[in-house]
Amino acid sequence: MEYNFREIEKKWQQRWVDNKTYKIVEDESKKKFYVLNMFPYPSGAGLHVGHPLGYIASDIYARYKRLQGFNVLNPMGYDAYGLPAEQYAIQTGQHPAVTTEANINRYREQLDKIGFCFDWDREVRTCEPGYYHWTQWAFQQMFNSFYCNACQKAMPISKLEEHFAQKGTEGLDVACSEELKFTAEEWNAKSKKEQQEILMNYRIAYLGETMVNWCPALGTVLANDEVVDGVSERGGYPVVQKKMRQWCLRVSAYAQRLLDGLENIDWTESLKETQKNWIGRSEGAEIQFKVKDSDLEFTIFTTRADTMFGVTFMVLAPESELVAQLTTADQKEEVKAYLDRTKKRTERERIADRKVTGVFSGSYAINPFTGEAVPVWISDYVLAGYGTGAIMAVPAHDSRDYAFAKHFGLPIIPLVEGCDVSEESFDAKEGIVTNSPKAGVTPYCDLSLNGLTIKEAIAATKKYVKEHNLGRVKVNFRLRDAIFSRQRYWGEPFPVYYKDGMPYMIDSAKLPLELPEVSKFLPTETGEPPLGNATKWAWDVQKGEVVDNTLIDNVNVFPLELNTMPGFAGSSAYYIRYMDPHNTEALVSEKADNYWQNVDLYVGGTEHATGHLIYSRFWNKFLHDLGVSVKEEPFQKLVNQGMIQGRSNFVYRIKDTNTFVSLGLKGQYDVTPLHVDVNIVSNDVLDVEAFKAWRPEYNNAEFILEDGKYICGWAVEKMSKSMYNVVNPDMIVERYGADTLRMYEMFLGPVEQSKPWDTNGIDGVHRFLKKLWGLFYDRNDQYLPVEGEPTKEELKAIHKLIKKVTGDIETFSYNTSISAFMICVNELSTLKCRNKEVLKTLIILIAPFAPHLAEELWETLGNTTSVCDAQWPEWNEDYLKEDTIKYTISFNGKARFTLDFPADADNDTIQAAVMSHELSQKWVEGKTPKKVIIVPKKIVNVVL
RNA sequence: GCUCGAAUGGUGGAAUCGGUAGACACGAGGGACUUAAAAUCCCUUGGCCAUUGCGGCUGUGCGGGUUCAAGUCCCGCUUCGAGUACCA
Repeated sequence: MEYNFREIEKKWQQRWVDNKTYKIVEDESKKKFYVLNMFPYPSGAGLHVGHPLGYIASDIYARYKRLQGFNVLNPMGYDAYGLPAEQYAIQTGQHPAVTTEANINRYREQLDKIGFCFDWDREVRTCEPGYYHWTQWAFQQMFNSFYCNACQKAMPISKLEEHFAQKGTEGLDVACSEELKFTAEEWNAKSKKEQQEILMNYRIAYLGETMVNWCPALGTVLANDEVVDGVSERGGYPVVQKKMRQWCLRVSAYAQRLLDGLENIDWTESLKETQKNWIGRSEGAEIQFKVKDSDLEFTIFTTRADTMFGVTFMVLAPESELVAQLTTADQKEEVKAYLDRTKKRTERERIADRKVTGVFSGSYAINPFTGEAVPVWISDYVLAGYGTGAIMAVPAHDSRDYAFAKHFGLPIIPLVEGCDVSEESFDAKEGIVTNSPKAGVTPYCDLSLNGLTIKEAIAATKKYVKEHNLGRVKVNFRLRDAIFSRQRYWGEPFPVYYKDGMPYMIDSAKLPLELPEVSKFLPTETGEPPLGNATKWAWDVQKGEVVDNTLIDNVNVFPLELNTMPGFAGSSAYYIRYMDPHNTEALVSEKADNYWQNVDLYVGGTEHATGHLIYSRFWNKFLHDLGVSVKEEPFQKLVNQGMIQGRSNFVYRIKDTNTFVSLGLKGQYDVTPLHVDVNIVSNDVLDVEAFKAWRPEYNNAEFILEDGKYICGWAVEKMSKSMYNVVNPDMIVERYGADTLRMYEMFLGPVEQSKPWDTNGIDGVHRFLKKLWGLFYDRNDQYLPVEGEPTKEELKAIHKLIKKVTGDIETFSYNTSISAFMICVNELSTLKCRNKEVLKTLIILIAPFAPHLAEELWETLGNTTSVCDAQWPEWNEDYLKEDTIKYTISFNGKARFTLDFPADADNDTIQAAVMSHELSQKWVEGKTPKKVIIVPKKIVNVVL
């Protein structure tokens, strides 16, 4: 009987559905294991061969854990909201829900063919009301919370109101947009609306007037991680800075915890590093500078407090509020002109031409350490959003200040012994400080830093600043609050209505607030977001339901929010929802959350390092503070699967002809390389007939062959339609079967590594599965396995495999595991192994990799239950013991020959045997060995 | 610019603690079976020299070093990839 993979795979996929083999329920008697893939956005193009890579890797792990007796949760769902469906809707009028549904069905069909052990009863879709109910709910919880810095935890906003009513802002240590100061009396005297406005300054989900990344082409704002090189990540349209009132999440409040949490999770160092950089903690000092001839003073942030004596000017960000205050009448015109110019420049232009620009404000600031007055400049190299939007410039030790000083002819004072600042600044934080005034020389300051290392000087200066009340020690983070509004249709609506210009949450019992129908998906004529087109989009507070806009009276019926939530809203807590996906009372029941805890193994691409993986960690920490999630970190171990790149093939057309020349001969002609569909090329050999049929213009093409073949050139490029290098998993499944696809994708190399897709080696894997089949059926359809005692060799072969595969799966070294399978099957086949026990073990071992084939053969062995419910075998070291061990004998480190010794031979015996061996004489040549090193079971090295 | 990672045959990739490279697979070459093809099986396959023998030399991006022993550790480069980018 042939290995008929088509029939076998169809049969078992159906059985798994019929028997609900992969349905998982909480079971307190079993240990849990939670495996998760980053859920896909169902795009119109369907899955290509790169998508399943991570799914296969995690599927193998999930199946393996199940065989080890764990209760394994391995769910799948769809990140269904997103821009492409909306843009498609704008172009075609097709409702995004319709296209999304169609795409999901296509994905599902493709996924089902690969034989995953997903529990589809737990599927989630972010665009379904039953799901986004809890996205909206979480948002409301954030709105009703503030972040207490002192206790490092989110707290109900009512606590803050109590505090204000009793003590005002006194003794307050909370996260906020802006430091406010007021007394209890002042608070209590404020109107409800004024109080609400103040509370907005503290809420974790807040409406803020902030500079946002506005993308005019997309008509929406974007989060920092959605902007790459000054253009939108999707579409590549220019992005400009604009001040807008938007919903924001106070992610920055969690910066320290997001950083600390990295210590306790099992992620790769590089990913942790990326997150650390993104969070960007920097310790420094805030120092106050007085303005000369004025009562004004302002604060700067610096990490180099030691360079106070090298300050030669100050710089303000153009957007800083200080600009207006510090600009003198004389300079007004010039400053205004400068501001106008900078405003017009997009982010991209600022990055592209990094010209030094700036303007003098007219004011001078007093250095609190020296009493010296230094000019205050305005320049766009200082960012308004970081620190205080103002800096002290030390051109000798900061390259940006240096460039500015050189350009405008400002003085440069070096402060490090022996540094040369004639050509460039000395930015390194190493060396000995010099040039600071001797103690007591200036009337302002008795601090001398000379002779200290920079590190010591920083510490000394900070201490001095604190003691003399010149400022304070401060930690700044680069991590910004997340902008949470999008001017789009296809996203979660905010459960928010507006009364008197202030936002209010709709009653949480009335959630979900469903996305309304609209006549068109574009912004309205007045520039409102697409939801502005909805005619039934008002909230009746009395009835607690959505009503017609015409009923808005601002007494009982109010307008609803027109923005929707961004893509990361729905993907931030989906892993929790899988634990209890049908719960209508809560995001997750306490029972389910306690059982599943958090994700033990998360598999997905690195592209989410600074987006999803930050947001969901933040979101989970917030839910943890609420008591909803027992674990603070959502993803215990994370594995990044590499990207599968495309491998394009080329044919070479001789110029102005319809003749194509093979790769090796193309040097003799003047040729144009053309992409050719990789699906009509095999091992770089072109299927000439298929090529002729591919395009009408090639019908009568002619070929110059080498050795009777047309060899194509190749290159690694992105997998895309235009390069004809997209390989679709369905085609591979059709041709070789799902088990071959699964094993081949793993055999390609380490899971974490990016690599081009290349079908060249797939035959080898397919051949292996056929050989495995051959252990059960010979060519005459004779069934081979028989009962009996396994031989010593058989036991050794199989136990070697158990040990290797068990170790490899734990470390995701699937490629070497598969090699081990190939070796083992070859050994068993050479041994003519027919022993049922041995073959049974082999089938269990291969089950995670090739589940269909394993089930089929498992059944032939007389089993009536699924191989999924078998038990993973353990190896016995006794079977692996060797009687004799081969030692490599070296002289002065050069391997010369090998000798066999009994496994229990001691070092003295070995040494004596080596020294007296006739082959040794040639290398010893009468010398006395200085030393003999014996590495157990491996090497004897004689040092002469 | 900064941070992190990588570099091994014609190709994808092995090599756990430093232990004497190239597992496994593809491709290529040769052979068996076959009228023939497909399928299957066997042999060879890093380079150079010798192949009338045993074998010898060399070899993990480059240059140094540590060690009895280095693909692996240390120092200095080169190239490629990823992240980030005026973060004071």
